[in-house]
Amino acid sequence: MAHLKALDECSIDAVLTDPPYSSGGLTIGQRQQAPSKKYQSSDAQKKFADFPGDNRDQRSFITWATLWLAEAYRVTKPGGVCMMFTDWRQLPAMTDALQAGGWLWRNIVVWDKPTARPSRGEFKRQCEFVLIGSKGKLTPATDRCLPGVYRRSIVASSKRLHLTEKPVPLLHDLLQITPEGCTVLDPFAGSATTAQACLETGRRFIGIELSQTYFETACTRLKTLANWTL
Amino acid sequence: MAHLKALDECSIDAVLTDPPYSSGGLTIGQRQQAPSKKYQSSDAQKKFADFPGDNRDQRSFITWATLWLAEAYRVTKPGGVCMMFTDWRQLPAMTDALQAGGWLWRNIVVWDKPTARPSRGEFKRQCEFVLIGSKGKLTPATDRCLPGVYRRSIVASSKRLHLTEKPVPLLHDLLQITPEGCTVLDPFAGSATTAQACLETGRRFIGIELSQTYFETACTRLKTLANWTL
DNA sequence: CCCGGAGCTGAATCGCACC
DNA sequence: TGGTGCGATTCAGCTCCGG
Repeated sequence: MAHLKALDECSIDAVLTDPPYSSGGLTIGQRQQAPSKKYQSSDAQKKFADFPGDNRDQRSFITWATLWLAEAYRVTKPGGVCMMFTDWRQLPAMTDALQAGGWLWRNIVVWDKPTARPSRGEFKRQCEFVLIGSKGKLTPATDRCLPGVYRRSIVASSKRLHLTEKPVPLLHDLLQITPEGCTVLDPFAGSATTAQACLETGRRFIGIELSQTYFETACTRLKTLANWTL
Repeated sequence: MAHLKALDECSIDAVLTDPPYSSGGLTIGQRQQAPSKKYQSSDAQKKFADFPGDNRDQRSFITWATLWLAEAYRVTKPGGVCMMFTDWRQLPAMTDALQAGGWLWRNIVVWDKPTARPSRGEFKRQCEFVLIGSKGKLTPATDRCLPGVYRRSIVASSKRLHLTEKPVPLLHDLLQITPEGCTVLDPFAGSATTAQACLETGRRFIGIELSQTYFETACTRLKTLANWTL
């Protein structure tokens, strides 16, 4: 949050981020577990480092989300866009936080994960959602009409650097709504997937990550990409 | 609502309905327009009769939805399921109403409409959503795992009996979560699309419709289906 | 019967003119 | 000034018709 406050007003064209969902488990006890236990089957545990900000109850979660969304709003140029991942359970809370942070809520984009885990006798929970907001009237960056549903496979567990890593092609898709050469902010940079997608599509990137472990992972990853300097 | 109150407690296995969305327009005036104006391009107007319950503001809309959802909950058997259509704009309000009505919110199923209207420089608003709730722990009706996304074309305007008619194949898909031979309630029966899907898949159907015009349309439609008596 | 191209529509949205 | 109403606009996919 301190890093976010340090950024200049209206210095960013777009926000694209995947905040902690804080949504695993119906009971307080389950939510208070560390993410690496909550989101993984038991045999896969301890593969990923824990990440901060994922054990709030829903009330303080909304307040906290509103705070960083308002800061992100402040640093974004008028007409800029905000894209934020959420799962089905937190979606209503996140639309509240998005709008409370000042953003104009415009849309829900669907990420269809074909390899989601099935559950017997129920509809699969196979989607995550991307909430779209804008700072006032959206400044169109392209003449194209973009799809509202993206079918992209999740990153294979063996290739993942972060527990909830999003596929790079999906981020490419989402960046289509931003102008080329623009500056993109990710306040929850994680293992820098958004950063990679920005660099690959000719966008500038500003990232913030609280976890020292993931910050170092991100630096390592970005150093392996060719045309990039710290 | 009176018809709903007249039904016996725990007499229904599932609720499947498409209530008025009350979501067109940002201003009071636009919301007060009749649905046939609000949701149709100007040249196509006056083809469909208007339907009631689509001009509440969001606060009274949630209250009203909670009332009928609570009644629907009352008449549903424990372990029964509720499936309710909504659009992106009303989704958070409807999850509140669903849960306030007593239901356990379980999922968001996505209806992907391939022919949604595009808009330049933006993501298409190409989905509607089906909120899934259960009365307590869900009683599984099948061993199969059902998809979480359904790509189904909208009903062609020339073949539609109702402005917001849902495709019958989509309702077939959704009914897969209910046991064969069960009784399904639709408190907003419209032109009886849900009824048709129930009869075609061997479910019993109870429908309620406020609009006399649509009630008569529904009766006509159902009479043309073979194995059915009033 | 299959194929290809023309035509049309959409649970809208935007912006401007007008009270 | 602010709220309201009307008309122009968008293109992928579906329908339909003719070859």
